[in-house]
Amino acid sequence: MFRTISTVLLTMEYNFKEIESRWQSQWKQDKTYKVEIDPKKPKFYVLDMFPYPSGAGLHVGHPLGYIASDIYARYKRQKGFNVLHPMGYDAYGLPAEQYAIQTGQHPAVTTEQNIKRYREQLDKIGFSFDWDREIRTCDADYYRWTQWAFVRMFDSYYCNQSQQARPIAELIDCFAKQGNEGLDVAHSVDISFTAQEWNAWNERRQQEVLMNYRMAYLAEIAVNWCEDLGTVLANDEVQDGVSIRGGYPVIQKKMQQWSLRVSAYSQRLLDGLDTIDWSQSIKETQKNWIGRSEGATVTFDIFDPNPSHKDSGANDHSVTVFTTRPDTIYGVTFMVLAPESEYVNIVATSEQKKEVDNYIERTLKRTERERIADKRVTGVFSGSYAINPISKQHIPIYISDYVLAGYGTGAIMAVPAHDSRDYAFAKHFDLPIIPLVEGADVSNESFDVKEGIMINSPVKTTDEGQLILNGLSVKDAIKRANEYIEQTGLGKVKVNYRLRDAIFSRQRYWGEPFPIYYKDGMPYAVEDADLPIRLPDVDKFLPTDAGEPPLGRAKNWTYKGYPLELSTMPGFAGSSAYYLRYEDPNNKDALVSEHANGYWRNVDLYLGGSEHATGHLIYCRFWTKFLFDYGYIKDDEPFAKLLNQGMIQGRSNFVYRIKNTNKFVSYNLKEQYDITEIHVDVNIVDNDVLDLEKFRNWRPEFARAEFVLEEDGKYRCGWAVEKMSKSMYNVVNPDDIVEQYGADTLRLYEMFLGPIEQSKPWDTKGIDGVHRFLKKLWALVYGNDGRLLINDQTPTAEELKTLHKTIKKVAFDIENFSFNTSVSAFMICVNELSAAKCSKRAVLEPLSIILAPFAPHIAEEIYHLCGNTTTVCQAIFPECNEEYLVENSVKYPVSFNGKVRFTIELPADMLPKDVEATALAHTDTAKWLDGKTIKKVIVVPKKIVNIVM
RNA sequence: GCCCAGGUGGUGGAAUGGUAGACACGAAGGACUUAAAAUCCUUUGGCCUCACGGCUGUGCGGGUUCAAGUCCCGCCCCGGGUACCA
Repeated sequence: MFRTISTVLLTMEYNFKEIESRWQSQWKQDKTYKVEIDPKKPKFYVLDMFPYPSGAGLHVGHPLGYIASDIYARYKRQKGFNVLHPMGYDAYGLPAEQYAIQTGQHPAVTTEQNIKRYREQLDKIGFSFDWDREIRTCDADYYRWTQWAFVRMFDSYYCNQSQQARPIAELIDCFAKQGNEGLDVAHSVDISFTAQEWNAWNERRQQEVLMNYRMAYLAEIAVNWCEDLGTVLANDEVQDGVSIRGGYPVIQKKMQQWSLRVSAYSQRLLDGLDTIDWSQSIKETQKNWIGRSEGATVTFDIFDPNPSHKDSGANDHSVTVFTTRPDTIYGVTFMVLAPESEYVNIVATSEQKKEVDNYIERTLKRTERERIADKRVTGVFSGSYAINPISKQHIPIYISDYVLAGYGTGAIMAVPAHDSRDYAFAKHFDLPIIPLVEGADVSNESFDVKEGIMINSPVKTTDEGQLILNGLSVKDAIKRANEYIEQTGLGKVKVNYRLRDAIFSRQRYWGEPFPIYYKDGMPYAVEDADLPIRLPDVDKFLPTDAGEPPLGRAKNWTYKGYPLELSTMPGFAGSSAYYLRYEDPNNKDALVSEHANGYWRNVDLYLGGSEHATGHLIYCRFWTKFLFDYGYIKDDEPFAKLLNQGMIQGRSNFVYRIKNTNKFVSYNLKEQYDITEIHVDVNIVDNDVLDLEKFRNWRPEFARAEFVLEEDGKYRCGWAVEKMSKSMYNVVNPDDIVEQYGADTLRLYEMFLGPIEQSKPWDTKGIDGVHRFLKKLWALVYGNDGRLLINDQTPTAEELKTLHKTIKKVAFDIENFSFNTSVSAFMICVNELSAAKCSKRAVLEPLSIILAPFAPHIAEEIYHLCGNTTTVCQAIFPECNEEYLVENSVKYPVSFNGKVRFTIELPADMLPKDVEATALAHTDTAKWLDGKTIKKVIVVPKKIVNIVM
């Protein structure tokens, strides 16, 4: 038996502490939440974004999503599903390392401590995680598979033809046979070579060329360098020119870095969005991040003023641009190159060289933030002219930082009339502006909209096949121009993506080491059999004196006598495929076995914050598609449904100190004084009333504080909704709530706060409502005298109706993730049962089952008090019996011109015409008609009567 | 600037186009108690009225409809994402 007679007799009041600790240890002992593959049952995979175990521990905002997913997981179990619901830790990360640098404590030690603390906090809330499947990204048994996946990427290229990753060996074969002629594969830079050339190259040269194609590649690229963190960052880790973590300035710097060719998957990442059930806003964000745009490349020859050997006037060089508006080719009045563009060296003339160099030096010195903040137009003339390939006009080539090196070709054809950035530049440098759309007034601003009728292209056909656009709509003109460009070989129709490859190196210690060693200066992958490459010990977590990353300090950091890579992997490495490892956490031979993945497949429901839209949620999708291409897993999307829980904000309290005194004035009197607003710890404020004694003890400087109180003798605090943070003194710890009210109350209250996807402030004062609800429920189980009230009487029709409408509502709400309204439904149910003094087993037992997902401890207790000896977690969720819900009569609101005036109660099955007759015959009807004639009477059966006059 | 969500009492929020404000919190009053806690009862959008009752009301202005918080158009405000992406 799970309970003893003595506890039952002693339990009169709702003793949540005793109930919760008893069931938590019972569940642990019984391994109630352990899950194994069971082919007889349908599977369901519910996953939370695993936490980074920070030193601050959890606050009440963190468990919000965990509670919601736990409710869903428990519900699905009761509905007969075999539910995988695991938890683990994203244990690598910068804060632990920063802390290590300051204190000398090894990040592994602090991380372990933090995990222990997280676990204690999580355990108190009663989650149904299968902890036997726990993973930590910093465990060698785990990151072995992160390294393994990296090696697979290193050994792969992306075939654009078949749209999938393939083994690099295939590409090598191909190079040996036919060179790279006509190959459509993802690559970094355009090169071309024959089989002969390939075969003649030495190994080093061949390896260099292969780097151009690998899915995981090493390249000299402009990266986001953060000096203060001493590392590079990925695009999603930088915002407004500063690092998201810490807010340190980030500059562009050319460095040799590992990157993942995420961009190869752009189109599939875009298309996949249509197959998954994610919120519209996240899909939209990803769409924008991927940034597909259709256009064309156009090649402009460079004008040679001294054509010694050619007639065309062109020298040997040309510049290729990407444009989405090829229709505006006749409005191109200049060309602009990014300062980092390789074309710069070609076009800068000797006369302009000094000025160009000055400009480039100036721009590169500025951080991205400065460049963004400064809206002034800057740029420099290169000295060269390009030849418009269609109009044959000569146009000046400028260099300006408003053109980005990383997008398109790093060069643009400028059409000031129809692009606001080009317009600003043209105005500044006094360049011509030629409108190309009928009626476009470009005297003050450009006309950027892609609509209208084209003008200003040559009217007469001078050459065969001359491009004439006049009279066409913009849309048709784009089409025509594209055709023309393709036919004449001036360029190619091309789709461009904004999505960039992910920079994968970090010059830090606390991350996964790369399974890469260097031979003859070229990187090679470690053999699978030698994985994992374990993170070595170092004497300090700082760069070496030579400026190498911390791993440069490690002793014997070699593989087969060759030096190992010194960078480590970024935070997103370990979190990109972790959901797969939960399916088979102890597998020594594979990331996940075919058997396990064949059963568990991808995640059915994923919960987490929407702030990961452009980072984690893209990388996971990329990583999954890669593994899918090789057949390691069966789904090419990781998360079938995604639910973004809103943030829980803090509700701060303020006191008002009268300036230059130690006197504090209450909120409603503060207008009479010159005051300073000061944050006060919300934990010493109850319902906005300050506990004066606790305030005096809070901080030494307030020990002798004096107060100006309100008439009722209370000190009222002001309040505001802010981010929950230590500095605002508004952090609420779930441990304190559990201590005071119990886990079931915390769970219910977090759900009761509002819709799960919405951000809302935490205000502890409302928690009494849900706690009272549990006490009321408990009062149905035990009387004041401690007598067990549960009995075997037959429920009344009303009681059954109460029960079944609650079953229906709760099931519907859970399936629609409307957890706040199901808590209301429970309250209504218990209010009705209390009014009826119903303690009947036939009602309380099913009620305990449907309540179990929300408040598992009290539900388990009641379920057992009803005589059950197995766990409520495995009980079958009851079906709603519609028969009990049938209403005999309906209250019809009777409205006149839409305004409800009175109600009449009528039999539910009364025919509409009879309802109408009854309403018209009602004594009050004449009064409201007020002599007017009836035009129409609307009767909506079981809803409403509307009399139109 | 662009994209996406949202705007309902003192507060959190509820409402398949069909009685707006469910369910809670808070507040006010009352019962029980020596007292407090706990519990229970009543009232609680605003305005008018002793009351019966009426008027009004879901950011603002229009529209569709027998009927609009809900659908459509325009605007305002708040939150989030993104930004020289050619």
